[in-house]
Amino acid sequence: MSVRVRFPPSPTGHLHVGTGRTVLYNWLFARHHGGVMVFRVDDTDAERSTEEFLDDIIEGLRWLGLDWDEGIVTGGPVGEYRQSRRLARYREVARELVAAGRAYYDFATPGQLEALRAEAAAAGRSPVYDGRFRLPDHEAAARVAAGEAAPIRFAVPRPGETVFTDAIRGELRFDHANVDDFVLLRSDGTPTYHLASSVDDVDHAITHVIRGEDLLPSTPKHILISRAMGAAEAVYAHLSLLTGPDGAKLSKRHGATSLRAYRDEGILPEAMRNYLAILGWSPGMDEEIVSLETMVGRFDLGAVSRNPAVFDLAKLEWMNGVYIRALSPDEFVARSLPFVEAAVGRPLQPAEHAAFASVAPLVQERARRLTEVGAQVRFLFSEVEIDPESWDAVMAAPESSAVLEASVTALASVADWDEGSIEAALRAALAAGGISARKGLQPIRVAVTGSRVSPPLFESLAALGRERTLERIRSATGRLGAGSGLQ
RNA sequence: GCCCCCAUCGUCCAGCGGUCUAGGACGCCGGCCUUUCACGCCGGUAACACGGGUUCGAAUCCCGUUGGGGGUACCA
Repeated sequence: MSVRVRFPPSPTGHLHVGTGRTVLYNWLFARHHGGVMVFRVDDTDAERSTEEFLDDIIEGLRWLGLDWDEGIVTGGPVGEYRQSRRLARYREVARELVAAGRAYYDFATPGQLEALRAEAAAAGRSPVYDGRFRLPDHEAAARVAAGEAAPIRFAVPRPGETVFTDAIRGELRFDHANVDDFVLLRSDGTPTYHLASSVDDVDHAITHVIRGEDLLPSTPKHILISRAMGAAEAVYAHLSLLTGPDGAKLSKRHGATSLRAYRDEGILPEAMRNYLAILGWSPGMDEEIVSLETMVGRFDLGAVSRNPAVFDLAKLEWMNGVYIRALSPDEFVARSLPFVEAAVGRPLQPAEHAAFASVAPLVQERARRLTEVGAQVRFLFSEVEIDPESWDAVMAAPESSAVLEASVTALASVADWDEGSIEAALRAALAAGGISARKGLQPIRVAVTGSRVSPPLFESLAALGRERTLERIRSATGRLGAGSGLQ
């Protein structure tokens, strides 16, 4: 039987990086085995589910370069892949289970259940509802017939236990003494997550359920439902959770958690994908920069780590830098342009585009995020904004003033305004003044780019143009001469 | 409280009874390169949580302790 996996997000928020990793693993598993990936939506929570979030999730998947074979947008044999449109089917299954004696209408009151939990807690036992208030079938049927609303609960066999082999963790066993008669269908007729999810997995003939470890304790319930439906149960694989530096489940308080945020902050999708793949799975080689093809070829659930993994931003950024440098010059320009325009605050003119392209390779070499590109080349397209710290650190040197004046003279007489000529002129001027390039070029850099950190100077001046270069140096000289430093 | 999962450098991963004086990557530290910052290159720092077993032999197997995490709803 061919492999069928699923990705069932709940559209109640932006696509989370942890969820992104889970889809990735499902996708890699499916592709590795030539299987099918099903994309369904768990939107039974009508209160919190929105179309906007669904769109964000779809966009996120596409951004990561992950596709699917059946489901949302794509369609498929099931017809409907949104749980909110399959309500009738869940009710049908719940009723069938009642008819088969595997589930029952429960008339226990909230107060009774509450008391039960309190009692169990006090006695140090598991706070599980064991169905002790279950009514004889004919009595329950009579009350339902009379129009009384009641939830349908699964009748967990007791004593008993559910044993299964997790593809990542090995054999796991759960004593039913710790599994309660959970609700399948609420008294208002809506299905719980356990019911809807399990029915979908059965109806979609899912063979492998690869999901987060947070669902591990619910697995016995899902297996119980599948078996009661007479279906061959899927293989379960529980991925450890992604955590923040403090070891707790990754959440907003650790910083950005949505994939969208990383995209907006200049992370390349291929870098994110690679990082996520390596975070908790080892392709079994020293090299960690791995192509998608290699990942698909080597992916194996048995090689997935059981340990929780700390989401390490520093490593992601390093990897992003590696991917940025691997881009062709043209690609780099195309992909960083939006970030440059965002930094400049307007679209670039055709002529400016050329200027950017000329310095782009220099920036590509040193950027770890696309957002840095904008900051680095902004001086070419906007008025200089002198960074106070840079100014104070560099302009305080006694030779600054002389260097600036000499450079104006030297640059003014450069015949051809190109990198080579500019470098020759500037070096000659500095040599005449007995000043090293190391010290002498800094004042010029600050005057022209506004910061002591910038792309290589000569190329930058060439791209800026003679007029603006001289203008900026003169302006800095004036400011220095006024003795007041920065305003 | 109860149930479950996990436990190798700061972080991620390798190790699946002997070849481990424990390997790789990120980070960090130092050096080289150098017009700044980066990149690149070279070198260094740093771990088998603890206690019992099993075994000729344990990072590797078992048990316990401790620690961390997750789950405990008519949420998903």
